[in-house]
Amino acid sequence: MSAEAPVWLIAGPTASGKSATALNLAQATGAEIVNADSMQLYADLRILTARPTPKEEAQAPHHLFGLADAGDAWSVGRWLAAALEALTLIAGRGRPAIVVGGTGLYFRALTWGLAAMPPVPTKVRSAMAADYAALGEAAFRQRLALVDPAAAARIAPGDRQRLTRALEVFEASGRALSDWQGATKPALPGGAWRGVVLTLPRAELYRRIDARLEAMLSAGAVDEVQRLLARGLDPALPAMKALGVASFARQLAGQLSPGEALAEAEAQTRRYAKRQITWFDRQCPDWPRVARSAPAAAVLAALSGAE
RNA sequence: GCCUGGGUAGCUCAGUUGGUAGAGCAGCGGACUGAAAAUCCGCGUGUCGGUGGUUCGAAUCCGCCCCCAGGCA
Repeated sequence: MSAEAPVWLIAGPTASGKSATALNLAQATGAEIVNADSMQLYADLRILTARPTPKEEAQAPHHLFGLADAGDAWSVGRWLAAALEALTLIAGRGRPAIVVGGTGLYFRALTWGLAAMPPVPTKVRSAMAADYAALGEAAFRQRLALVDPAAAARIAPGDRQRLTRALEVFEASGRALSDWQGATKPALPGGAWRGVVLTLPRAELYRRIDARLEAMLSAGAVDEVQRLLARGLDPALPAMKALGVASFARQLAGQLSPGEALAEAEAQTRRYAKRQITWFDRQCPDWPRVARSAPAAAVLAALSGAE
């Protein structure tokens, strides 16, 4: 991509002010915004996922926000393909692109690449889930070790999701997950992008999380969850895993008081923010740090700095 | 004022016949290649209300004081 059409990445924990920062920068530079948040992809939970409002979306072109149905399971791979398509479109207009979100894995896929492996059929996936349930972790891991010893050795104890995923890939493709991953190529060419991470003191972040959840409740977050539940979707779908859905669902079922549900959602959001901070600290140590409330000019300066 | 029950980690609590304390939740640190707001791994962070005493040794026994809850006045 040319210097005239830069790609800027804005990462940071939830409630760190990413959307506002991106919008300010977009307005200052004529950039278009691309979503890198796994939950803001879905249309059903605008309030609970803190998706930009229609009014905000009208202030700059937005891509990949609320375009997916909660009944549809997206993945990193699907997001990456859609994001690259959007970036190509934006570059074609000669405008800067701002990829903004809190999903570290999406940024990793964009900058480091994603192994180019075929999709795993649902049938294979459910078969592996059943096998794991029947065999138990130890026996399942031994079975995985026969075809992908590296994965069997690397995956942490209790990590059922990664263990089943590894065997799914082998069953579906006849090739070990570790082999596929070893052949990963970057999605965006190195040097074609610049990223920043928004930071703020932990205590302030937690206060913002609590305040935002209160605001979500006032905006009708519980009703939103009720509408989602009314669709009777598979609880294993990604959208059903959005923070707060389970807590407010239990409130609606009378299993938790509103206060308990709120406290639970707050705690889960804090833990999530903690995991995000760890990810960006460890995975993106070279990205400049920018204060939460930094003006667009300061963000732009950080994004334009020499390597 | 008197009686009783309590004061132990940020919170709720446990703590055997005295041997400087441990659970859950919260918190903190970490991993992360197609579910990633997912899925996991690791870590007790402490004037045991205060003070004086008994004892080799006190969260634990005794005295006094402070605070909280309930009861009696």
